[in-house]
Amino acid sequence: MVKVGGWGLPASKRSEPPFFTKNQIITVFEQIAILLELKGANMFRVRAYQNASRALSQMEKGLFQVIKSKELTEIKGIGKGLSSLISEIVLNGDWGKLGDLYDEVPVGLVEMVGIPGLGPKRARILHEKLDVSSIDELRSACQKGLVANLQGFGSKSQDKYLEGIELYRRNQGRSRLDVGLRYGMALKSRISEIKGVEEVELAGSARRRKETIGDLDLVVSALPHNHASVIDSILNLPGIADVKGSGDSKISLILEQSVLDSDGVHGKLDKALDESIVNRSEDATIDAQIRVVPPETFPFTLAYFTGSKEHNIRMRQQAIALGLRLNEFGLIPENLIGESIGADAAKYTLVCENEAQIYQKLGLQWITPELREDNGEIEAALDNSVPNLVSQKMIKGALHNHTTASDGRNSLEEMAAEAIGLGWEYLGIAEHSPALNIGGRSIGVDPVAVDQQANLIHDLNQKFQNQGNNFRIFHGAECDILPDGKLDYDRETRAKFHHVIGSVHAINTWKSRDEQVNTDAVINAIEDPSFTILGHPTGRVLQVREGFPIDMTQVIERMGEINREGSLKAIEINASPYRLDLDWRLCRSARDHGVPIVINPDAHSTEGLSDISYGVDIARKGWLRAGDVLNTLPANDIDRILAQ
DNA sequence: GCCGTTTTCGGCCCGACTGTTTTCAGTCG
Repeated sequence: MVKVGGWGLPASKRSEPPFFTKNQIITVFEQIAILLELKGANMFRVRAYQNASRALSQMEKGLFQVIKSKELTEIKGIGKGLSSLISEIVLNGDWGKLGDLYDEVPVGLVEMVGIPGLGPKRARILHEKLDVSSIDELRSACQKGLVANLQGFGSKSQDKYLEGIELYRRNQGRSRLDVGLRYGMALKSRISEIKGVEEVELAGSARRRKETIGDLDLVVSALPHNHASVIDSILNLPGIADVKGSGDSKISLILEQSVLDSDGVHGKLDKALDESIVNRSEDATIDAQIRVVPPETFPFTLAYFTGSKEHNIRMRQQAIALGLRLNEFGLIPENLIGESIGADAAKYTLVCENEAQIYQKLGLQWITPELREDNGEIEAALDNSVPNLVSQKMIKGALHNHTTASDGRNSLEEMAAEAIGLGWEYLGIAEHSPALNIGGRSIGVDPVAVDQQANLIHDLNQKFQNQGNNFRIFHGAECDILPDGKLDYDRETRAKFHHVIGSVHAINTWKSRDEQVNTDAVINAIEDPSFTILGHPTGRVLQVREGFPIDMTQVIERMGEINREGSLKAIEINASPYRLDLDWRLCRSARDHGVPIVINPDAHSTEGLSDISYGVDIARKGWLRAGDVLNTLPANDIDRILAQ
């Protein structure tokens, strides 16, 4: 779904190049593609803007630098035309004719294509024939029966649009990974109990563990003579708000919250997650696509609907190069396929019992779903160099967690017990520092309470040792990086901690400032000898706010420099599912610059410790191996490193 | 609009489902 907030060309805040950033151009190109579609432009031209936008977002180098060194056209997807346009935008602040497009297409049309079943072509016809330019006007036209009378439309279309407008209101767009997974696992569990179902797997962006999930994809394996009854059973599951479509092999559903109402399926409830689901409006929905296929087709369909789209395109191109055709039904030699298409052609497919065999037959190493974004994984798989990625069982502890001493909900003892239960060797406590105010009240720990907590931790560690338990607690602080780049607490207090996690919290101050001012302030904080880990580095909160302006490249480069001089400056993947920063690109950048990464749950409760799994998923998306992640090290090593 | 190259222009991933029309275009993923 398209968000129309922030629609339009941005204005530059700068008086010299670069006038616009890579991200601004990425956003505008996505919007241009939509506008061109609504204008009825050539679809391949539309795709060119989409491709260019994606190419820019996958580019690791700085855009300004690439333009200056005239390397722009070397990027696949950016040719002569778009490269000169991009240069003009960045160097002269001139968007060329793109502004006209925004003027020509009413923004209401952009919203209209968010209605299920209504795309750009028909939105355009409605605009031209009925002068409909917004969702409200469309509703009114439908209610008057005007739409049904149009050539090519009918009463079913009209009814579908009215229903779609209501569903559009209920659809809250993308869901956070944790929320989406919860719906997905609930649906998977219900489907797995249906008689005749051999196997069911979550696919799509949930399986790829994207930070947010648009809709759910599930693939179901059943013997052909059971398909009809399985589909019928799925359609009759509780928790379905609407059936958007259903055929012999494919069902499109809209799920409502009540799909989660089942007993004991999901194990222990995470309180924070429950609250975030409650925060969705009561009639919020999430879409689900389900495919039912015979067992021999299952691996192909699973791979196909796990995507991503970009990964699939590369896979099919790889198949074509080998004289094969890859689709959701099989991997079929071009010379056997003849006139047959789709499911019919599947009888000629090479047999693959699982996804790995599909990749193998394409001359590729198996690629774990988290990497399937066409970010270089195909090249690595061809080369047999897909790395052995970090996994949750490699994690031996975490360093950023809170207790009731600041704003956590559980005591130190309870948090430690939970960590031991997870099989960890250590738990790092890092309470807030006094500068952090929420609602006018400091929730940080004053220096006296720091000493008290130190004593408590010392006693607990002594107790673990006496019990012959190697588990230990590290006493750290989540110390505010103040707007001037100094760290909260005085030097003497900071010296008492095993580790100091520096975090930016006064977000409004930082958001309104210049990028370089923020960057310099964070670098200044990092250079303090007591500083060990940069906490939630980008400051973003998923679906709530973007991070503050900062050039993380400079920050990471500086951290790498300091590390080469023998210090430890690490950077955190904040695993809390409402943050999940760094993204994969920053993970790679940190790794490449010799900056260790710590996956921290930032737990505020015992349940929150399990959030580390989301951080591990992000680390995997960033191609991190065990050696890149600090908290895969055993407790003794962490102790030694922090003591340096 | 990009790409590749047979360097001047054709092809650009592919299939299910729906509704309207009666053979196909639009939408979606």
